[in-house]
Amino acid sequence: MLLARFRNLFFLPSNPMAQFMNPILIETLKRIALLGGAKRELEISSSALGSSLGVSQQAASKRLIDMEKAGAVRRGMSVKRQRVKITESGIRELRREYLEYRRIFEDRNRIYLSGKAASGVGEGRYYMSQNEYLEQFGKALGFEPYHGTLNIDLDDAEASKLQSLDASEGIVLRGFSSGGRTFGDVKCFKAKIKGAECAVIIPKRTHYRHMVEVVAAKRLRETLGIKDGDILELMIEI
Amino acid sequence: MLLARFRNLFFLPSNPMAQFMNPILIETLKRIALLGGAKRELEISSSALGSSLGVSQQAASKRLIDMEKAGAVRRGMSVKRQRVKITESGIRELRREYLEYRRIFEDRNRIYLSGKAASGVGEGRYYMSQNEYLEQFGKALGFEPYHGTLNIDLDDAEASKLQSLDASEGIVLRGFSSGGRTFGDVKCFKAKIKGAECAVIIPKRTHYRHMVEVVAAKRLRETLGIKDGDILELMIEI
DNA sequence: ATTACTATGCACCGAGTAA
DNA sequence: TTTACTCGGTGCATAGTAA
Repeated sequence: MLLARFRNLFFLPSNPMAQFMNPILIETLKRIALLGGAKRELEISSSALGSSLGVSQQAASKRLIDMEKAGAVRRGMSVKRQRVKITESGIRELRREYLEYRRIFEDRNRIYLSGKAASGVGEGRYYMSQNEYLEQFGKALGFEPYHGTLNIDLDDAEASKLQSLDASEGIVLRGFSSGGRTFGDVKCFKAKIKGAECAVIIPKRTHYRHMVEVVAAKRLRETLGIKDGDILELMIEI
Repeated sequence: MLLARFRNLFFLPSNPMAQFMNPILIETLKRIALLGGAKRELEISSSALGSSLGVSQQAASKRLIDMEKAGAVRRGMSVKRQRVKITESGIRELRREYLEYRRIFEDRNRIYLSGKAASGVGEGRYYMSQNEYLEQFGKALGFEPYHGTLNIDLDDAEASKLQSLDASEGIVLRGFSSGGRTFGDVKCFKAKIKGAECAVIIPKRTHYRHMVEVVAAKRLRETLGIKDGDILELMIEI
């Protein structure tokens, strides 16, 4: 599936180097940073770098060449010595990596989702037209939601993150009966999208799907200038 | 150089899995953690994982098998579904990685060195037998140093970290003349070794070498139970 | 639909070596 | 001593396919 590769590039527009930076080069870049090459020109032989990485001098030399081609480091070569410094672009790469690890260990109550803004009427929108839900929602979340929802379409891997919502109760809007129809409990989670406060709503008895529905006080499509197909980053608090 | 590999293992005794966890598997483990597999059993198909990693279903499947062999994940296989959870050992691996990145971005005023306790009389020890240095040292560092120094032997890569000390003035002990001999300025840096306060001393006009000399209020070899050849982790504040 | 085998090809590695 | 080339081996990748 070559498409997957393209999609990944698409998801990381601020990272033009990614296509050349594989995990091996990232590891090498990290090592150089740990040796001090992030802040200043580091004088290091390829054999010293190699032994620090647990690889040969030749392999370290090759990696330095590849990283230079990828724009992650700059080198000053003198006759018998090289000085290595990580570029701005290389630092960005490392920071991106760092932030991912930080999410794992520090943002344990948050889920970060990435998906496409999509049209289509979901159940959530229907629920948010019921006054009984709306009143509970206003009390619990502190704002009255706009009557529509923003749908976000997820691929399989992103959708699997929704499993984390199982463990958390979230904010429950109690079900009720009205006009002979029964409405079940609905789960809400506080969320943010491009910094804007919003909430994710999910029928409590449901299996996970590829769509999340987001509500906010104002019409997000307008306030944030969202068009169908835009890639959105959503942060959910669990 | 196969030796390099062994040395690395030696430097990381708390990481018995490292020999099987290459950068590719670490990357995969990180992705699984980001999808939620660190906290709970994650239900994810190998093709979804693959597309999230930008590799094929087959490659993702292989990586899962390899990680399971390495003890980094545990899997529950049902007929058409697998559930993946990162083991304690896998979490440790990720945390080790995380801490390295944190050092890069958060500990910008610290250097972490790893080396071997060594015998031998260095210049530092000689300097620390001069009262003029000792008095200045006591005022600046807040403790009177024990009359000996602990030497730490560094390999090439670790020694290159000492270049960071160039940029920083450190704590300068002024030179003087005594008995017809001239003593130059000496640089000190606050440091810690196994939690104990100490200091690194370096002649100001010197090129970097493979040895650092550490002084402390008490004899570190005794208080910390250090023998020649022990691997020591030293943290220097710059 | 899954997972994961086999076969084949590419990329990375280390040894040897040139400059 | 350095860096970095070529070359041959190996390990990881994907395609095809079985179960």
